[in-house]
Amino acid sequence: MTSVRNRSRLRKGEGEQLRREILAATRDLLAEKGSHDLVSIRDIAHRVGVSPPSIYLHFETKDQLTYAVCREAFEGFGARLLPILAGEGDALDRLRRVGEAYIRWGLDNAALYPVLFLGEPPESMEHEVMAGDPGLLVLAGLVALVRLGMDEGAIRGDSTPEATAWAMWAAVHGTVLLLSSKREWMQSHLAEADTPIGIPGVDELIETVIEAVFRAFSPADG
Amino acid sequence: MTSVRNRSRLRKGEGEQLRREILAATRDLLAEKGSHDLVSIRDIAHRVGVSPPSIYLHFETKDQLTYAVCREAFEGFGARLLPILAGEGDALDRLRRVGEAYIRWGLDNAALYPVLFLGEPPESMEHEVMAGDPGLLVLAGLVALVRLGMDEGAIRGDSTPEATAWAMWAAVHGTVLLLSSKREWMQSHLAEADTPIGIPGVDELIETVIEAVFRAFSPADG
DNA sequence: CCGATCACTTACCAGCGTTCACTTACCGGC
DNA sequence: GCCGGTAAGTGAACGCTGGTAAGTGATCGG
Repeated sequence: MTSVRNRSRLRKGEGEQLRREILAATRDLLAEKGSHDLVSIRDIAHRVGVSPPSIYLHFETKDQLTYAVCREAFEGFGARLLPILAGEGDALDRLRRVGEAYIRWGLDNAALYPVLFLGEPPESMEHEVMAGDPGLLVLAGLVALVRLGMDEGAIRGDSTPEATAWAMWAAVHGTVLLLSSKREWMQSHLAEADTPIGIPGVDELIETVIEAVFRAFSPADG
Repeated sequence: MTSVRNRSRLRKGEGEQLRREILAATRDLLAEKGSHDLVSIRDIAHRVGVSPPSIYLHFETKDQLTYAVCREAFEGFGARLLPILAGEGDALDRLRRVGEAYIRWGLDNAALYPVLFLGEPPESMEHEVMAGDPGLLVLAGLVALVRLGMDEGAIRGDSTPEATAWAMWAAVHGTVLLLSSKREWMQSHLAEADTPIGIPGVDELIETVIEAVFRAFSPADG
C-alpha cells in the first residue's frame, strides 16, 4: 500500500542519504495528496521505512521539511523564468512570455505553489538561502526589466516600476490560484445549479490575462 | 485572559442563543489569531463558556463553523459590490469602482478572505445556500456587466465575457493576496537584505492595478 | 407528578507534531 | 581483538487537535 521499503541502517558517514530519501518521499506524498497538511510526518516516515523521530534528525520542523521540498522544485521556477527575463526580444515581449511561463509553472506545480506563494517561509531561514530565493530573483528581474522597458519607452511610465511589476505579478498570481482552486470546484459543483455561471477554458483565460497585461502596459499611443 | 463568561444553562426554547454566541466568539478569535487553523474548537468553547462538544450541537464540523462565520461577513461583500454592479455610470466606470471595492473589502477582511476565496466551501452545503452565495452573485453580475459593456461597445470583445470577467477577478484576487500576505512579510524581513527589492505602497499598487484593468479592457481605439 | 425533550457534560477516540531517553551498529585506536 | 566514542535510529510518551458516544439534569406539557 504505502510502500514501506526494507530499509537497513546506513553506514556511519551516510546519514545524508536519509535526508534525500525523506525529501523524495515527501515530494511524492505531496503530489499524491495535493495539500501539505494532508501529509503527516508519520506518513512520510512510514513510506521511507523509518520511525517518525528520525525525520527530526534532518529537519527541525515539518514546516521546514515541506518548505525544503517546495524550495527544491522552486529552483525549476527560476530556471524557467530567469532566462526569459534576461533573454532576447523587447521588454514587452519578454514580459508576455515570462507571464505565461509563470502561470504554466504554477498550474504544473499546483500542490507546491500555495506553500511557496501564500504561506510565509519558515522562521529560521538563513539570510543566505533567502537571498538566493528564485522567487525574489524573479521579482527583482521583473522590476529591472520593467524599469528598462520604461527607459526605452516600451512600457508606459504612469506608475513606478515597482508598482507596475507587482501589478503584473498580481495578475498571474491570481490567475494561477483561480484556475487551480476555484475553476475546478465550480465546474464540478456548479454544473447543474440554477445560476449557470459561465466558466472560461484554462487556455482561454491565460491568453486573456496575458494579452490584457500586455495591452495595459503598452505605451500610451499604441 | 480568554474571558470565560459565566454562562448559565439556557431555558428550553433558547438553544439558538448558543449558536449565535459561538458564531460571535469564533468571529472574534478569528480576527485575533488571523488564521482559522490557529483557532481551535476548544478555544471557541472556552471563550463561550461551554464544553467543546456543545459546538457540535449547532455545527457539523469545524469547517462549517468557520465557513458560517466568514459567510456572515460575506453578506457585507455582496452588499457593497452588488449595488455598484447594478448602479449608474457606464460599464467601464462601474467595473473600475467594483474592482477597487473588491480589493478594499479583501484587505479589510484579510483573515476571512482566504477562507472564502482560497479554500473550498464545506462539502455539505445546501444548494439553496450555495445559490445565494454573494461571491457567485457578484461573479454573475460581473459577467453580465461585461457582456452589457461589450454590447454597448464600451468593453473590447477580443475575449468572451466569461474570460474577460475572470481575468478582472484574477487581477483583484491576486492583488488582495499579495498585499495581505507577501507585502507585509517582505517589508519586515527584507528591509536590510542585500537584494533591496522595491515594495510599492498599498494605495499605489491598487491604483496601478485598477487603471491597468481599465486600460486593458477599454475598446480598441480609445 | 411523570415522562419526554432540550441543553448540555464527562469521558473518550484516533491522530497530529514533537521530544526524551534509550539502543544498536559501526569505526578508529590500542 | 576488544574498547570507547559517536552516528543512526527506535519506543514510549506529551500535549494538543477535531470529533463522538453516552449520560445527566433541568424544564416543560399533560
